[in-house]
Amino acid sequence: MTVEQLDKRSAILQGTLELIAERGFHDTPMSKIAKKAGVSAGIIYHYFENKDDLIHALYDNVAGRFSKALMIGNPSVMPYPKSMETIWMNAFHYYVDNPTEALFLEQYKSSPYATVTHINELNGDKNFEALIQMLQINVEAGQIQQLHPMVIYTMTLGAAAQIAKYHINGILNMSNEQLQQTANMCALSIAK
Amino acid sequence: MTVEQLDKRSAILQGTLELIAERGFHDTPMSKIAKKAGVSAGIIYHYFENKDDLIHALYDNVAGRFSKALMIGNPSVMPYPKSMETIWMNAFHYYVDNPTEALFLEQYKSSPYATVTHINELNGDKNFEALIQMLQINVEAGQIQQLHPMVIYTMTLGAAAQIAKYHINGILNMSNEQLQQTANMCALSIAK
DNA sequence: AATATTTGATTGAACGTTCATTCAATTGGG
DNA sequence: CCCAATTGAATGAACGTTCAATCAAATATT
Repeated sequence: MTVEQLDKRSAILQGTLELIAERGFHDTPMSKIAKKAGVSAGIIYHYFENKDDLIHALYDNVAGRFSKALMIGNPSVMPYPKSMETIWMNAFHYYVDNPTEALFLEQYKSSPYATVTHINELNGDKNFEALIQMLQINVEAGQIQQLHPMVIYTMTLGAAAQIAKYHINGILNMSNEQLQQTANMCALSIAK
Repeated sequence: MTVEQLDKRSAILQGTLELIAERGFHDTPMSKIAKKAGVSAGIIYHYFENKDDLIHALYDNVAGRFSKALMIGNPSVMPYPKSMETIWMNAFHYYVDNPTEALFLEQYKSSPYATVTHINELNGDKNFEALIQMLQINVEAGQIQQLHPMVIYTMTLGAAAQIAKYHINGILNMSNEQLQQTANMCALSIAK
């Protein structure tokens, strides 16, 4: 694939992302995607099988960038709870710094697009796997309670994502200190 | 409004609820709503101004039932953390026992339908107000940390909702004991 | 009591528009 | 000159909404 092709494909993904974040799944037609991306309507079907395929590809794309952002600063080597606080902050900042991605991810995950099988494909994501592995090591080392990874995820990064969304919407405006305190609370809430 | 009318209005709301839970906002046309509800297409516009009005009315309806369910067992009079554990369990069970409502609420809240102004209208809900008031009293009594109500909500009931969704999808299957433990963890995570 | 009138609920066909998708025609780099 | 990339008009289905016509029940008139 040439650079121009990647650019065009990316432009389509980006246009879809922005429209869904702004208007939702129910109001994001292919015609508007084409206009937003600055391409013709037909070319979308050169890069994607159909609309569903495009949306699933967009999710994989954004979720990959998010999981990569989680591991910034190499939290794997930090002691607990510093490791979790770092990941918590990474999640929060990714959402606040990328509100379009944040709104899309949340909509996707709570919609019927996110079938159980498709979500589980993320288990192939290497950054997500690194996170799960880190949690498992902390559980075995007795620093985290024996809990299902999804419960751990919910009580920590799920909360970070939700609070970030309130920030984006202007409902909440926490200082750095308050954020650090909340990250610490979430990290400690699952500690032994 | 006669009983038959209320029945018809309710049937429309129920049909919309089920379709959105099953197929999402992007795949819930008025024609299918009418078929599901067993009414003609035209009559929907007798009870609701348009599709958006119908969806907002549905949210108010379901959110009202959810907030009512939260206060089952009169947790307001319980000592902390028992009160929060009770509300946590109420939230969890409402979602698990009403998966259709759960899927709809989550989709709505992360979609552009949920404008900040419309969500805030829930502050008129008397059960939701009772919950906020209870939290405030606990904060003033020094049992809960000084946190924004939305942060408290996220770390407790937000987690309950998310974990319930994993249950509905079969990703998670926690015992009653594990649930009680998790409810306790959430309640203590915001305690002083 | 019988009949006429009014009312509002309800229907479903019809409207104009927009949708996702296709494809014949065009373009431009190798 | 070729072939893949790209265009945008065309397609038929589906969309949200409207509305003239029907219906049943309540109310008024005789």
